[in-house]
Amino acid sequence: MTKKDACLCDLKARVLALDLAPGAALDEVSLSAAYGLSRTPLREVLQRLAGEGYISLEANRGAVVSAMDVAAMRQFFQTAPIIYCAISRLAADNASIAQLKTLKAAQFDFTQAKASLDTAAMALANHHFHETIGAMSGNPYLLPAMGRLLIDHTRMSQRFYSGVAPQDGVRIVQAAHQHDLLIDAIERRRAEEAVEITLDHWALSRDEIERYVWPDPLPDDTARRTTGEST
Amino acid sequence: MTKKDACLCDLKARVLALDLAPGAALDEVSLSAAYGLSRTPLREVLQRLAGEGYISLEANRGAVVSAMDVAAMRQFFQTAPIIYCAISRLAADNASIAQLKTLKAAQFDFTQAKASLDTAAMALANHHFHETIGAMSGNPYLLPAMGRLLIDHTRMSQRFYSGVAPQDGVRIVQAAHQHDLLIDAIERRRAEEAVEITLDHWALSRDEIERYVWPDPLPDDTARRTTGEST
DNA sequence: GCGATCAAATTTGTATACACTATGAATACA
DNA sequence: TGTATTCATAGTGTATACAAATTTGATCGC
Repeated sequence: MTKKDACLCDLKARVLALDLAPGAALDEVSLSAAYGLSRTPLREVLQRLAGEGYISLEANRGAVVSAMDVAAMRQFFQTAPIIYCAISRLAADNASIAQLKTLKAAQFDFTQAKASLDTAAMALANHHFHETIGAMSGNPYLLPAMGRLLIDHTRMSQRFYSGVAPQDGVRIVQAAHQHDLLIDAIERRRAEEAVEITLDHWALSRDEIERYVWPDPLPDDTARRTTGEST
Repeated sequence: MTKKDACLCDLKARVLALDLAPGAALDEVSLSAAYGLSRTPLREVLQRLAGEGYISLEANRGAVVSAMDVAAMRQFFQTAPIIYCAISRLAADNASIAQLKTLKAAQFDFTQAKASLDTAAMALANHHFHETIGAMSGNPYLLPAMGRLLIDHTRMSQRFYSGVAPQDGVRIVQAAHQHDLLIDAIERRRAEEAVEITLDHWALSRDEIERYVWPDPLPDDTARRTTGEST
């Protein structure tokens, strides 16, 4: 039981950390050996991972880590702000005291990871933070959408957290501050405030991801030529 | 393989038809015997059903059909129109020719079921129709939300389809007509039109459900008394 | 009579052995 | 030389036997 849960958590973490790359095939026998389980419970772990969107199973063809193609990314940018805002609004309405404690703990873990420069732990703690807000919403319909968005969000942000650009440090501090504001808004049950902070948080995150996908161009001599033509 | 899929489909249908009531416990040995499978593949079917939200699994305690409590219903009414509209808009943008064919086939099945007065088949055909629109959206994030909404929607509508009130017949014809309009809008790639039709379709369906939940009161003598007091 | 504790039975979880399917390489034929 | 067919192998799917846990019922004590 506990061993199975550990396997589940570890596989999730490895998918989120891109340690298991999108599209990578998962072999049942080697995984079951690695986690000290027999194939039967391992297969149940895989079924569950598939149910939550971490991997996908094809009949007689085994499991592969969920892909992140360009088409899905377009949908991601369209969908994420809608769901995130709806979730934050509901979280402010419905959060329980116990959940607030969990959220603060997640935020503490995040700052700890930030301090120790453990980028993988940061991404995971951030994931857990937002997952907790999802749980606070108490909306069983939006939760799976949130979960799937978060999987891809965490995977896309992975490079950002491990980024070495000087401005990234500032941006991470900014993100952590937004987390604090969000905790506060939820605690005071200010739904609209929570939505505003969520939109800011999304804008920051989106910029980070876009900067990774379309990075600043290398010094480009063709730019000079184009300018010359227009003058 | 095929036997397993049949088991999966049948269990889904039985959950949607309320043949397996919300909260009902599912016994592995009797189910595996009933479907001619051994326990191992049956458990995988259950895992998958749990992943899609039809049932929920608790460790060492077996499977139960997903509950439909009042709290979830409130969330349902809040969430459904948002997701349905978003899905319809995307479906109009992204639907493929093959999917349109599937959609028309689903609508044909719906009208067939309507003609033959097979209420369970109607509910199921309606479910499949909207599931297909979900597939058309091509949005892997919204799809699981849509799926969970549809499960509860179909279960709540079950009484409506089997309803004997004279006005229900008219309403079913109205719903079928809205389906036709929606097919047409998607085929012509009119996203905003599809959203409008979806809102109408939702309004109709919501009224039906509400009429079931808060039916017309029985002849009530206390009303007379209350009126008397106020005059 | 009521509650608690322990044991038996039922049900879920796990391991292993076997069957089936898919992939790839080698060989035969055109 | 190119292509198709066949066979070997690796890996997934299924069945059954066994282990662990939960529930139920009965007996004992209060």
